[in-house]
Amino acid sequence: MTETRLGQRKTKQRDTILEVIRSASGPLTVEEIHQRGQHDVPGLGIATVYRTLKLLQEAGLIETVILPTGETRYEPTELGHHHHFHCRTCDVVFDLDACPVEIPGGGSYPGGYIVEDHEITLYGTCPACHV
Amino acid sequence: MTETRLGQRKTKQRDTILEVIRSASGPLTVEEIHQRGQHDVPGLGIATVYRTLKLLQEAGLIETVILPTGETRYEPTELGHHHHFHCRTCDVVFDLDACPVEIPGGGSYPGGYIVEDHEITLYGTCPACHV
DNA sequence: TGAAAAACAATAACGACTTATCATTTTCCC
DNA sequence: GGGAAAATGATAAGTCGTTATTGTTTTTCA
Repeated sequence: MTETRLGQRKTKQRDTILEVIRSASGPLTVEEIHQRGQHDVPGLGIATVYRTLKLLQEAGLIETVILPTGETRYEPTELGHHHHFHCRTCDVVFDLDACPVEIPGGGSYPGGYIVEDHEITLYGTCPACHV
Repeated sequence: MTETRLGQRKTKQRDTILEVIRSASGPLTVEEIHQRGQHDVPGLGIATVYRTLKLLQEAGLIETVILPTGETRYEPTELGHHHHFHCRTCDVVFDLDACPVEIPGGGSYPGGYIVEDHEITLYGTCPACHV
């Protein structure tokens, strides 16, 4: 269990925000984090969410994901290489484990492009949204 | 050749902006479009660029791409299914033809996700940047 | 427990990007 | 070619996500 002490003091707000992000099934928006955090910390302020996200990023515990829609979301760094599935029906974003890409890291691509990394978002319907 | 008449009148600015986007080797930022357009139309205003981008989108001639960096870029709709390569050295974004994804459209994914579409960005070094 | 410092909530301010305004220029159709 | 309407360029204003400010509350440690 990683030490949650980010600044000098341990607070319910910070513990809660990190836990919200870690227990999610996909990357969350600031708004989602704010709302879910309020279950544990009623009155949680939006500024605290932003402050804590910044601290968590500086501590290397979370990272930013920007989806092709332009939405900024946050996810735990502890997840390894993975991609995202965006359900067009419910708009929820899920983590996926399997990687559908054929190119290995370090591979090269027609035209002479040397590929070091890749980022993928899949779109469609999630299990809960199709009958 | 598609009719460039977007509003009621044909102008050098609009022709130029569309041509800049069509002749690019990858999606361009507003700034890039503005700068390249000024080769043909000195004094081209940034407001005109934004106005024209909106018209071109409404006309279905171009579309917006938001990269994982959060950068908004524009590319011609006439390009079919393709992906992007972002060179980490020169920061230029290129179109790629080959699609490295194994999942066919309409395929399904472990966990019950029905995949309709996907978006990919590759990162690495472009031909011009490696020795 | 009590005091100093850190963190908080509320909200004003900021910054980057985009859109609106308006006087001037350009297009286009008679 | 000339005039009405559209488009332009300059820039002010608006938007929206994020950060800074400030007075209050909470944490921590003697």
